Amino acid sequence: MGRSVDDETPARLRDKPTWLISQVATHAHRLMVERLAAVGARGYHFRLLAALAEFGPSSQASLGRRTGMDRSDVVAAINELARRDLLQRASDPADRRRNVVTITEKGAAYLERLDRVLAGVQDELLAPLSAAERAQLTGLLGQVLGSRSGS
Amino acid sequence: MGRSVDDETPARLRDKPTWLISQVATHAHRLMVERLAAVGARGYHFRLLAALAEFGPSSQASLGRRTGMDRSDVVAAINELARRDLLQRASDPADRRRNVVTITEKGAAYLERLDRVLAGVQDELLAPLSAAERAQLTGLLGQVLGSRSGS
DNA sequence: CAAATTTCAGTTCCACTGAGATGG
DNA sequence: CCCATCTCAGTGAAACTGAAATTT
Repeated sequence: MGRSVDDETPARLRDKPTWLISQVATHAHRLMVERLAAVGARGYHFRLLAALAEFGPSSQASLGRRTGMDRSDVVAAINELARRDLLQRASDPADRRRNVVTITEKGAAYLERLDRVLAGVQDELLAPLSAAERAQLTGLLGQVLGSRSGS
Repeated sequence: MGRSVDDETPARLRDKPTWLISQVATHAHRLMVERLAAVGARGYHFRLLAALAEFGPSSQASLGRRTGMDRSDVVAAINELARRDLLQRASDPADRRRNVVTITEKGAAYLERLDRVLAGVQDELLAPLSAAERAQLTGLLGQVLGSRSGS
């Protein structure tokens, strides 16, 4: 279980916060992709279904803003979800530039399932931390992010 | 500077640590790519040069293990760096499966420059945090990672 | 006219896989 | 025979860009 002679991390990498953050993010991402793939989903699917469930029927542009997804990726992910009847897309009669995207019952049930999967991922990732430490970590990360929330 | 009505983050995303971490990592990554691109570099270049400077001439496989890079990406990045005379590649007479990769003087100077660029990125990213909070954050991230340091 | 929306095509970075050739 | 190394070709998710078509 120890490291071999030849995979020590160079100090110039190891002592940079961006390196640590990206290591943790990579680990978290790998966990998430694995667990989501096991139930046939990707991160983009969860993001879109979560936004639809919370805010109701929305345009694709609005979904992109709410989930931090690119307009282009929204199109592709919506295509995938629509093909599986997890949501419906119809053009908005009130503004014919827009599509109105609506989550289906099947989509809502799927979202609950994904949410449970992701709750498990959080626990697995943060297993080494106490509840207080988890709160501390999310607080600090929120501060780092907070400075640029309104961009 | 405020958010518009329609870009609130869904609660199911917002309250998950993996979401926060990935937001911070994305922000950090964007900063890094920007700043490195401004001096003609990528993240992989810094990783390889840092490992070569710290551990001396190495095989490509060993560089991959030390920097967490895939064997395939090591090949490509070494090609790029060799073309710019930032390192040299020669086949190892002692084990002719291996290439011995050595950093050049030009490469070492370039590494120092990249290191300064990345120090600036750390400061920019962590600007909202005090020194004590930065230490707390890296400590917590280290703990999360520490549980699985041995692959 | 300008601005917003959807879509398509293509790019970049990072992580990874499979397969072949060489050599220990 | 098995294993390690290097290389090439290609995949895939995520984030992004540019441009066209439509509509407000």
